[in-house]
Amino acid sequence: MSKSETKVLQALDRIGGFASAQELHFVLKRNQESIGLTTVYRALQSLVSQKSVDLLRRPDGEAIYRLCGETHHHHLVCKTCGKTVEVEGGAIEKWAKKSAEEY
Amino acid sequence: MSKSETKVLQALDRIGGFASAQELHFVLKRNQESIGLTTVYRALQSLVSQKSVDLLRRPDGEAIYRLCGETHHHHLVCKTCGKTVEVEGGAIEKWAKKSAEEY
DNA sequence: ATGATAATGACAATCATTTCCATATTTGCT
DNA sequence: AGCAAATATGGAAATGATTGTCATTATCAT
Repeated sequence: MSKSETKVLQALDRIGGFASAQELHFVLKRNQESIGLTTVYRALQSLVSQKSVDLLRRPDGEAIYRLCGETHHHHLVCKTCGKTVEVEGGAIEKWAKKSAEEY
Repeated sequence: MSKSETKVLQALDRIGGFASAQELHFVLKRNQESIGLTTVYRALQSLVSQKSVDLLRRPDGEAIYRLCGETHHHHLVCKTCGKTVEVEGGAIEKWAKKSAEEY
């Protein structure tokens, strides 16, 4: 775990939700952390491949990141109409797992 | 419905699946259709806002498009682990609708 | 045919992300 | 500690998709 990866993780933790690479870079700079944008991108790549961070996309295609693990839950998304439902509850979890196995 | 929108729709129909704007432009050019890349982008924007075409994203963030309507169905996507299940069957449709109303 | 309006397309601009490369830092070994 | 190899860093330039600009062109009602 490189120094920059640690900084990026801390920043993501402080933010608590999603953030783009550019936003993370801005936040880190503001907090006296000296870090280059290139390094932020590299750290994020690494963290994503280690599964410490999730990579999603904003509607405009920009990559956004968040810590993963604790807030793991499922969504029901219609890719055509865009409607999204956040799913909670053990019943659904089980059903999702069963479906995932089937398909 | 402009001439270019028609061409783009036909190209999407011929392709049958997903295609990026650049791919559509390439295909149209190859089929003697004279059309500019800018126009392809504009036609796609318009078609998406008319709900004639879906906009999704490749893993790398590139926008991809497909005809919508007939193949309308739902997916169960875990935004954390990325696992996706294509959902079919009336029971799920009803459940999704009910859930969508609740949340 | 004429003028208003929308459509088109070449080109430039934008913006996130990646590549390059030179420098700095860490690591492993003696 | 001290040195060399390996790795990490970051600024600048490159890349690539997408959007803005603007002059030209097609459309269409009068």
